[in-house]
Formats: sequence, C-alpha cells, structure tokens
Amino acid sequence: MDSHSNELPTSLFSLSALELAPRLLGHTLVRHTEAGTIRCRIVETESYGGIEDKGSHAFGGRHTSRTSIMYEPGGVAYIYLIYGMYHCLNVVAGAQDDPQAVLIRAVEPLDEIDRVIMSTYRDIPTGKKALLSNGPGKLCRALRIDRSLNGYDLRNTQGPLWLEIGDAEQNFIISAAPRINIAYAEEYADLPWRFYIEGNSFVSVKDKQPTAFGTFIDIASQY
DNA sequence: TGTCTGATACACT
DNA sequence: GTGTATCAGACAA
Repeated sequence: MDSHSNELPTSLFSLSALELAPRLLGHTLVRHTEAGTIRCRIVETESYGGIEDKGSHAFGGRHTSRTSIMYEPGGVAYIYLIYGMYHCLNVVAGAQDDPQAVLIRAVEPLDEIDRVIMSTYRDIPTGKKALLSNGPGKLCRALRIDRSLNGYDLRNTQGPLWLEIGDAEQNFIISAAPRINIAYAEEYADLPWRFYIEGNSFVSVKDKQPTAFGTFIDIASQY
C-alpha cells in the first residue's frame, strides 16, 4: 500500500480551527493498535479557536501544562481527560503560539474489521452499530486513545495515530450547529462551530433545524 | 422518546 | 478546595 499518497497536506493544519473543522469531515482517522490498524471516517467536529473563545481551554491565553500542546504548530494531537473517566481527541490547528484545536466528536468505522476491533475496546456487542463511536468519549475508548498519545504528530503515518485523506469520490452535505455542552461559554455558546455530515447515523446529537454549511471539501485536490 | 442522575479523576487556584 | 461537561442506566409515558 502506498501510504504516502494518503497523507493530508501540512498546509491544512496551519488553517484556523474554524477553517479546519469542516475540512476534516470525510477524512480518515487511523489508529495502530495491538489488535490491528483501525480506520474510521470523521463525521463530526467542533472548532475551538483562539484565546477569545470562552469555550476553549486556552481562553484568555491560559497556558498551563495541560493546554501547552495547543500552542504548538497545527497537526499534533491534544488529548484531555473529562469526567475523570473519558478522553477527548483534538487536532491542533493554526500557527505556533496561537492555541486553536478541532475536537473530533464522532467517527464511523470504515470496514467490518474496524467495527469488530472497536466493539472489543468498547466492550459492547458488535451489533450496537452507531452507539460505538457517536461521541468524543466513546470514540476515544473505541480507538484506545488516552493521554499517552497527547502531542503525537497526526501527519506521521508511522506513528500510533494519524490522519489520511478520505475517499475523494464521497459526496455529502455539511451542516453547522452550536457546540455541545459549553453553556458556560456565554456569547460563544450559540455560535455554529460544530460541523457534521448531514444524515450520518454516527453524529452524536441530532439537530431539529440544522444549518446548511457546505458540501464535501476535497482536500486532496484543493491543497 | 425524552429527561434525569450518578460515576469519576484530574486541572487548576 | 472548586470546577469540569460524557456516558449508561433508570424512569415516565
């Protein structure tokens, strides 16, 4: 297999989180585990952009041991623990010292073998389908992602976790909606910074009135 | 179908 | 010491 041609272009990750979030939809998250290499399609993301975003861990320029990875140049993984028991995977975006990140909220296994391995890691029956990875905590458990992977370069196809270009032939509509569970973010809570593939069963939260945002952006041909 | 609640461990002050 | 903001299971209807 020629993995080199599947790499996402480096220039993509220097975009702002708000630009990167919809562009990651349809592309492939790959996790190399002891049980095998798992491939899944990104179907839902959220943008956490800049020090002015009250929903971001880096709001106000907060620079702590946890958030320090957000200040790296785009393309590395930012993984944090929530509720003491779940992890969330983010793709760092933008330039050095500009803390931005895209939260991966939901993925869809590409093939049967991927679904089987993910079900094993989730410790649920394989028949559960979409419940497997329709949320940020679930997908991290299904892909055995924890903070030991924090800071890894997601463009390195020799590593434990990376991104690849998705099927260029896919065609879907992107919807935008407010982000989930950030009521504390005040005026930033209602901004439509969550993006997802319209109609995909793995999307974590269904909106009554989704806002059309665009269609599949073919990164392979655009960059 | 929708709403609610408790579990849990670390970040940060 | 206080805040975090997902998930599974329970319950009502």
